[in-house]
Amino acid sequence: MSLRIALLGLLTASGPSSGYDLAKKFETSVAHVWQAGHSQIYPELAKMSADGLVAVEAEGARGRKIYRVTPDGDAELRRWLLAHDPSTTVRSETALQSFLVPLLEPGEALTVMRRLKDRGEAHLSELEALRVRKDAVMDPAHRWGMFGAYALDLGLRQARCFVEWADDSIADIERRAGAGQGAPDPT
Amino acid sequence: MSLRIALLGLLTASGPSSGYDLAKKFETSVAHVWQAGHSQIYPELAKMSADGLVAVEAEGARGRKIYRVTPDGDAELRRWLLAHDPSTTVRSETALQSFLVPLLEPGEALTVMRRLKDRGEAHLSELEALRVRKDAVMDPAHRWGMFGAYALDLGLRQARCFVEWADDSIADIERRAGAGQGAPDPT
DNA sequence: TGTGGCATGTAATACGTTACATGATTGG
DNA sequence: CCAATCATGTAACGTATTACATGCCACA
Repeated sequence: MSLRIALLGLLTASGPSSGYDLAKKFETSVAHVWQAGHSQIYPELAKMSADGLVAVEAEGARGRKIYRVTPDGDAELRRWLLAHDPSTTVRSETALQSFLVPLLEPGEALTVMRRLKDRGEAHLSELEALRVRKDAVMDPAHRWGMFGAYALDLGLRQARCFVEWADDSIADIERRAGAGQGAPDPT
Repeated sequence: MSLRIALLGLLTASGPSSGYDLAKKFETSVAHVWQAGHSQIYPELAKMSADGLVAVEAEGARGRKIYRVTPDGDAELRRWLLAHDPSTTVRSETALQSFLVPLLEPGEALTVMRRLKDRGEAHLSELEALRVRKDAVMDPAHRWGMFGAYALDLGLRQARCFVEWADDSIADIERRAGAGQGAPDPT
């Protein structure tokens, strides 16, 4: 379901596009929110076309098909945004590692936590680069100037907050390890 | 893969348990990090047993099977924690809604954002309740006293940060809507 | 003319969700 | 003895990942 919605959203914001274009936009804009590769996108567009949510507007060179959103598609998108209660299921390998890290010895735990912090910092830089690019490209005259902007802001805040957490956790593990070595269990 | 790891982690921390026990623990402890129902857990335990990562220690009343982690399982868990670079794929309906929300009229956008904020606050309360319960139960004498604690801390921070973001975004949408009405497009 | 990037798709496999199905045991 | 909950599983379906496969077109 959500893949459809993401595609309808991109098509609405960018105007008529081919599957290839949409796959690109997935990589460069929605990626921090939802992921999908071309092998998922092409069949989904075909199904959406069968369901009347999108339509082939034109067929360009090398079999390129240009899709546009139909009124039904627009209604579906709005309905989902307004009425669908987003599922709360989370599945994050990063969070799972952080969950399990106390099973390791302090030294090993530090290795893992530092790697998590590095990944977090890398992720933060990516989002910051994205923001800069977006600021440069963003057209306030365009009807959907804020498209993706709130989500990007959320991503940036969470990424900063992740790095802070990693720092504090590393400090905590170091403190406990030090206490454990210096004075054995001062309970 | 990650499901195996989560199961190995829970088995390590809680000692020998049945599939049923593990399913419960999934709900009450790992849930904010990884989700799985019993229909996924039972077959996975069977496969893990075939692969030698866990072993049936005893068979109790009503066909209850008690699994424990084997040395191979322990090695697998450690290897994953130390060497596996966590995948960065995200798939969050909440974030997708926040991404697409600028496609709506300001009024509709506010409805959606306020719902997102409500969900965020609810999630925050759940995690806070979990922390209280955990603080009450946590046994510092136990070998893995911090099991799950770093992840919970991360969850709490991100949840707070989410609510802040929702507040700021709501304010931003209100501001833009007000500006749009009061003085039509002051560019 | 051939290499690289554009552009589209399918197939096999893995992972997840929902629904179905069954039987044992405990407590009222 | 009946209901609730313990406890285990399977089947059908939907979604996601990886790999395979093909052809067009521009440019060197």
